[in-house]
Amino acid sequence: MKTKNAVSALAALAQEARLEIFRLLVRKGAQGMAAGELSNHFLMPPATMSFHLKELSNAELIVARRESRSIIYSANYEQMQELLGFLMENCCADNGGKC
Amino acid sequence: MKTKNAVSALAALAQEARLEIFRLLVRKGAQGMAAGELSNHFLMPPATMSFHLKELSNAELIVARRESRSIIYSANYEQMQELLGFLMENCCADNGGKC
DNA sequence: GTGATAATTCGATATTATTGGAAATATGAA
DNA sequence: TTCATATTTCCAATAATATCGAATTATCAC
Repeated sequence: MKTKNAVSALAALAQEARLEIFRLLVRKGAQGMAAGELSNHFLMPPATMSFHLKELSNAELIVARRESRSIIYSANYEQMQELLGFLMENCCADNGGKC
Repeated sequence: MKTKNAVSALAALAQEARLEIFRLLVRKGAQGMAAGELSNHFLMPPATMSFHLKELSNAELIVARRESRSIIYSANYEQMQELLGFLMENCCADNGGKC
């Protein structure tokens, strides 16, 4: 993962509404949730939800699939793991590995 | 960790300069680095560096200690671990633990 | 085709974050 | 106390982000 990807993923999560959306999708696992369901769940207008889902999608933290008229979003665990790894990369390397 | 703390930590890291500062401090371990050293290392005016260090400090991702005229900053690994845990909390709980 | 439903894009407004020079504060050395 | 060094705070300009109604696009059922 490159710094710019990490910044984009962190920025996507650094917003209360989006962080809660992402955490709900993390709970839901592979089944995911439709945009409209999320919009109802968080009592948020569809346009606002759509904006947030796009931010998370652009950062590749969630993925979308169409199912009939609905668009289902689910968490992308691989991207999340990469982000966590990036943040702790070379931890204490310049201090003999002592943290 | 509460959502608001997590948002504050993520926002602190969601900025290219600050992410690089944090990652350098993660490498440095407990010895840390002085504000001025960081300012030189990143070719950034002291006022700008000070602003970024304050953001990271407010999020408790780094801690400061005075050593003579210098202020030494170092990564706060406990806070980082809490953040990582928060992001993956209850992973797939609503899907029978299958990710 | 038409109508209903699901979601996104557009556009205007409001809010918040970033930058860095100049001034202020804190420490140490002579 | 005076001077030099290290860092922070103040302030104003600029840039980036969030919100959401209205218009648009996509899918399905009849």
